[in-house]
Amino acid sequence: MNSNGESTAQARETGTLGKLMVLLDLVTHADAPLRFTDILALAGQPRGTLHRQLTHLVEEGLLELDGDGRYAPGLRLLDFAARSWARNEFRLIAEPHLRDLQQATGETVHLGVLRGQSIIYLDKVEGRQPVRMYSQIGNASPCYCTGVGKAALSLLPAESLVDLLAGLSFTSFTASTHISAETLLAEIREIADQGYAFDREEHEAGIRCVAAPVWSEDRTFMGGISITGPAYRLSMELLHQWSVPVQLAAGRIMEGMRIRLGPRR
Amino acid sequence: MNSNGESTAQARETGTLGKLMVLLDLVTHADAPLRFTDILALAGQPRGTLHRQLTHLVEEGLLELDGDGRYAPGLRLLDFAARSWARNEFRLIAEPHLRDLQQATGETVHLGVLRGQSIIYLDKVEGRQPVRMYSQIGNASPCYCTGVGKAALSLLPAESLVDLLAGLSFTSFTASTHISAETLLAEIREIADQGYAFDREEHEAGIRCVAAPVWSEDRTFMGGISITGPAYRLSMELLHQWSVPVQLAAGRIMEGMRIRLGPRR
DNA sequence: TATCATTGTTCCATTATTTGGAACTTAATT
DNA sequence: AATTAAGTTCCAAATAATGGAACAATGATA
Repeated sequence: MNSNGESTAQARETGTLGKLMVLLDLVTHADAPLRFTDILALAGQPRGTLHRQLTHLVEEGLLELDGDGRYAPGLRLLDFAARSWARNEFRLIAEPHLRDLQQATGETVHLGVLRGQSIIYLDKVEGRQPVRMYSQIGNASPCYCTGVGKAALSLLPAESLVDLLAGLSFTSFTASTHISAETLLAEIREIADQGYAFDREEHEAGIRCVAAPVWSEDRTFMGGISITGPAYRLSMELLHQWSVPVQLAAGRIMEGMRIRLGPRR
Repeated sequence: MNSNGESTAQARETGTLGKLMVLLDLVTHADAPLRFTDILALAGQPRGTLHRQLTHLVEEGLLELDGDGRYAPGLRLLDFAARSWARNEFRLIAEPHLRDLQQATGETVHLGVLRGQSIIYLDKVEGRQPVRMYSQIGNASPCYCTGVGKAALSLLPAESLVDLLAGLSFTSFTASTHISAETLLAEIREIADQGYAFDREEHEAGIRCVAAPVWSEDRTFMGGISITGPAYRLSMELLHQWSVPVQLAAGRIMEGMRIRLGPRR
């Protein structure tokens, strides 16, 4: 249902809103538009209830109902997201430094933030080829098998980290994906010590990265930046060398935030 | 508050969800993160009520609350949008044709869809410069002063069109922006006859475009594609010539939809 | 074409959630 | 320290959501 094997859904108790968000998650995570009956089976709710809920979501533009009675994510979500992205302070401050890093290495640079158990990518800077927008931006990826994710986890206080790891369900994307909290925890402690993380083809075979953690002082944003590329071009030795520029860029981003947002944060 | 002078908000009666969406609109349309008291003034609700509503929105990740007590759009919106965009059938089918059109003309090509009184841009294909993602995609623009918007309006049945125009409030972005329903209606009738529309620097001074309408058979998508560029490079004569390739591309997109989605739609 | 099965929609008494005023806590200001 | 403003919690009353069942529309089958 979700290419990442992860869901953003969390059965929180937010009353009416919470129930509706579960539905929205259901439809947006599906691979294709869903029929009423499909959703009925997935949601396990009385028909009348479900029908009214879907109607409300459609009326608000969060879902769309086509001529064949299939529900798809609504375009109003795009408008919300465009605004959310355009004014995100963290991203705005980071952007020039991501570009510099891309220029210096010639490889793709990412910026991601931890939200729940997922990393949400806020920006991506590639080389020449025109970026397919949204290709990566906005995507939620697992935190336990991405460089940015592990870098972000290394920022958590011990207790929160253990709690988060306890709630993870591991999917083995490649042969080197972590599949237990123990080995992951060990690596995260190491990352916390050295200040940078690798992705050794753990999410996608043939793809490696080096990442460094970045955070805002109020801990609203805990994430990382990474340099990503094909394993044949990025030897582990090269990635070790690049751990320096990534960390430097991360430092400059955090300095930028202090200047721009004031010392209070 | 909104750079377009437009709002996507519509005071529908969707109970609890509707009220929460008004709040979400408020925060996402603001130019900067808002404090509790700011929202209190704007929303005009009792403090207790507002507080709980905001808490729910934050718990669901639709809003975020930073260390200074300021509310900003939540990043979960990005995840939703990324999914909404990645699988949008209309966009997927249109994409190769947009590229062709961009190649043929060398100018920027847009795909937009009518939603309420706004055009939501689904895609944008530019020339060499790496696209700043979300730069245009997802943005909601007024329908009455954009090429895509007027092309989309030309698809509406007479009655719906009149209703929609009656509800518009016109903002004079440039000297040539339509500021009355009468002149706009006249032009839209003309557009419906000839099958293509111009934007004669009506939204932004110095920017012109030619657009052609595109729609799905079930009328779920009523929008258009356009070629846009600076007035000094795009003479009205050239735009008249380009009305042919835009219409051809529009035709191919619609043909593609019929093939891909089956004859039933 | 008539019949049956499936899918989707509406209704309304019951149940649960939201509401909003006020009391309360905390932070900022004089 | 006193005062004001900002943010949070509480609970009886008002409102909205629920879910079972009846109803309608669609589509498949004989």
